[in-house]
Amino acid sequence: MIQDRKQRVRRVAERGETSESAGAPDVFGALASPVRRRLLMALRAGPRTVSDLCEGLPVARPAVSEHLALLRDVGLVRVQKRGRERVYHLDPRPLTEVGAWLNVMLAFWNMRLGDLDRIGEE
Amino acid sequence: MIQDRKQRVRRVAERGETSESAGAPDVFGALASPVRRRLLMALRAGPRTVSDLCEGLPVARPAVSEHLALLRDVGLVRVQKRGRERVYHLDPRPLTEVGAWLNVMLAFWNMRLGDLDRIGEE
DNA sequence: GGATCATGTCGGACTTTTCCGACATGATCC
DNA sequence: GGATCATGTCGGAAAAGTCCGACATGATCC
Repeated sequence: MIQDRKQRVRRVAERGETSESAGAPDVFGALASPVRRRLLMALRAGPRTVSDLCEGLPVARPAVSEHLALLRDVGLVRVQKRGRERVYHLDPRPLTEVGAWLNVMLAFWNMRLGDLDRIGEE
Repeated sequence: MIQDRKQRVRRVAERGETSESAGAPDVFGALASPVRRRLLMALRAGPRTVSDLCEGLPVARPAVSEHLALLRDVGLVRVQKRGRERVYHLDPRPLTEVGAWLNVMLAFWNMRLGDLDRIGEE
C-alpha cells in the first residue's frame, strides 16, 4: 500500500504509468486491514449488497465503500449490478499469490523446525 | 496497522492497555510492506546481521532497523546479540495465523470453483 | 582511554491510509 | 415528474506509516 488510491488512479490515467510503477496496492496490502478481512470473511457465505456488508462493522458506509473499491482493485471481489443495488462476490484467486509466498516460508519452517529451539532469547 | 509504533508502545506502557486494544500491528500488517517481505525472504537462507540485511534494499539502515523492530513485535524474527552485532533469525510461527485464515478462504474456493464462471463482469 | 564499528532511537518531514459528512448519480416507485 | 433508496465519490481532517540524518549506546580494537 504505497500510494493513495485517487492519486494512483489519476497518475495511471494521466501519465500512462502502469499500475505497477504507480505503486498499486497489492494483495498483501489489501489483507492488512481488519475491516477488509472481515468483508472477505462475510462474503464467504455468499454474495452480499453493500448495505448488508455494512452491518456489524465499526465504520460507516463511505469507508466500507472505499474498502470495497480497494478490494476490487486487487481483484479480490467483483461487482454485479442488480437494480439499484450492487452485489459483491468473492473472488479468492488473487489469494493464491499469498498462498504461494507463504508456502515458500513455511517450507523453510518444516525443514528446520528444530532450529527454533536453539534460538536464544538474549 | 492501525497505529504508530512509538505511540502504541507509549500507550501500552503508560496506560496499561493491552497490545490488543492499543491496535498493535498484526502479522497481516507486517506482511503488507514489500521491504519487510524481502527481509523475511532474505532470512530464509539463514541468520543475518542488520548490515547484511541492508544490502540490496532500497532504503537506508534506520528504516531497515525499524522494519526489523516491527517484525520483532509481531514475533516473526528473533535477535541474538553476538559481539557488537545483532543476528536476526526467522521465526515463521506467527505465519500459521495467516495460513489458517487463508485456508478458510481457499476452502470456499475449492468448494465452489464453478461459481466463478457465473459471475458477470457487468 | 580514544577511535571505530554495528546497531538502536529520536526528531521531523513527507506520504499514505482511514474515516466521515455532504453531495452526485442512477434506479425504483408513486 | 418527484420522492426515495442504494451506492459511489469528493473534500478535508486526523491518524498511521515510511524514511532519513543525526545522535546515543555499547562492544571491540589499539
